[in-house]
Amino acid sequence: MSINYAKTIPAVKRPGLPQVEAPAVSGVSERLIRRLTVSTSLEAADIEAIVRLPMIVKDLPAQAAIAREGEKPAQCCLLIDGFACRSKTTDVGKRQILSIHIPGDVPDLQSLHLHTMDHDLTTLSASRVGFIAHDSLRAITRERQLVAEALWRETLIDAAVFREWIVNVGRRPATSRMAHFLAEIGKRIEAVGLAHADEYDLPMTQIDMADALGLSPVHVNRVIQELRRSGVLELRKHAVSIRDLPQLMQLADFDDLYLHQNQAV
Amino acid sequence: MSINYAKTIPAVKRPGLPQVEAPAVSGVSERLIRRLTVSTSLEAADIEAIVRLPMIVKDLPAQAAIAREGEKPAQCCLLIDGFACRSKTTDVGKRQILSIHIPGDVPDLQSLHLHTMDHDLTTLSASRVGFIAHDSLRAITRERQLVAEALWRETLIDAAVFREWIVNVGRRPATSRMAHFLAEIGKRIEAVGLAHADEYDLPMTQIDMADALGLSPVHVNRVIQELRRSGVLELRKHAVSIRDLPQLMQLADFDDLYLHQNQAV
DNA sequence: CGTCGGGTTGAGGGTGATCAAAGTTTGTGG
DNA sequence: CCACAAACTTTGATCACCCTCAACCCGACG
Repeated sequence: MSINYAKTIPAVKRPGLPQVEAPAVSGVSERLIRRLTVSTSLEAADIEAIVRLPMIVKDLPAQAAIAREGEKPAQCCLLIDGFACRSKTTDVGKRQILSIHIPGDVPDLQSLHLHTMDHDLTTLSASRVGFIAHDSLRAITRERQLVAEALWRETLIDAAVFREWIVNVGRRPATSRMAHFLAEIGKRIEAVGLAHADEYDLPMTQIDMADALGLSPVHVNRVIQELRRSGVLELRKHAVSIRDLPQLMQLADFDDLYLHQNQAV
Repeated sequence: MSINYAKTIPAVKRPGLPQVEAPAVSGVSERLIRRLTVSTSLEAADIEAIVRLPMIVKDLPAQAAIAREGEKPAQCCLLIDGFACRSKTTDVGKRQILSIHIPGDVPDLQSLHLHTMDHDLTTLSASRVGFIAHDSLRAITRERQLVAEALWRETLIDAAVFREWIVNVGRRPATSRMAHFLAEIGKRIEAVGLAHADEYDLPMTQIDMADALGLSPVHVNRVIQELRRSGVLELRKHAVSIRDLPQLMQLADFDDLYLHQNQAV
């Protein structure tokens, strides 16, 4: 598991599908700015302040712990390339994955105001991450109102995704659960311009997916086969190919409202 | 269902158990201030600003919709007395309760920056709620840094509770799930000084609990009976009495870290 | 070439769902 | 204040979805 999957995805351009227009900013902050400006219109000074944020970039292997439950981190982590996930483990050793994170996410932004980690944060693939000190972040939120609100909103979207995840795990049958999961990741990957919703790489094993969906690995395998047989999707290695997106969406009972990607007003 | 359960709970004082010291503030804002000062130390000017927040107080019956999925509310709602819950319903009509809210909560605080409701917010019991316009809230967050951070933190704790809820629904067996649910509500009720963690009123039917736990009502009933038989708790009408708190906690695999009630530093 | 992690397949079992109906409260209207 | 209706709880029976266990396969990699 030493390949950085995210890096191998080209910034595909295909006609007829939504393309995200990146602001005129380069460097590692680009992903963060692109993300924040999706929902909030920042001023030039805001963007400059973000670019000036001191950041330590590191390359991590797959399955690396970025933060562990009980720790009190002094920085947040911007996922620049690669995938990560948050998880908790019960006393009987069952793991539950809480969320999947893609480039542009700040998966531990909550640690800015919640000082003790209540879950683990781990890379799924080899990843490039940028660490930003809490002090710097707190400073920017105090000086730049719009940045503060944009970051706050990011944590709120985070929570909205958790809510839908609860519904998925609590009330949908296995096949629908898997469909919803794949639809969500696709939608989010497309929103940041990484790939298309119906064709993307997902560096997770079936065991990981089981932990994300609250299922057993064996059953995940059977669900995938069923989806393959019915022509809804391919899912080999770590490549997801949705063959029948409408049917997937219907199976999934998917409504992207909860992702709050179209923040009108 | 016209009885306001919350109102019937006296501010019990029992020796040997933690008591929350309320700040010297009265009126409907008291609950909010008490809540915010649990985790953040606010300045006098902050508290004054909160007290001065224009608020429209309303009494609602049980099962009243405060906000519905798809709506774009222009205010947030402070729960002054009574219980509420947030929920989503799948296309096949299965309801999943996402969270339970008690006096002092602002269950739709996320609407301040996420303009469209992605779920429903409903009263569980007859309740008194205070509506605060988004404009007023936005103004206070721009003028009072500490208030902004305290409110942001509240939404982060909200998310932390969602995360644990995912674990509960995704990875714990039914009995453990119920135990965890009752432990959490107890802990939170105790934290705001409403009642004790082992003796409180919970205005939910077994059907509601089933929707909260991702179980069927029939199975919820059987789980409750099992917990009764084993002497862990009583649960009659809407009164929860934990008889063996340690055993409940162990059954629940409960660790209150995720509630972030002891915000050291 | 052997090991290891992950995917696949089969068999059997259990937790919890569904269906149905009978009790029991609760609430309402006469 | 009683009577009735509605909502909730309880019980029983049956069923299915999904879990567990176990074995085997496959490709990657040392």
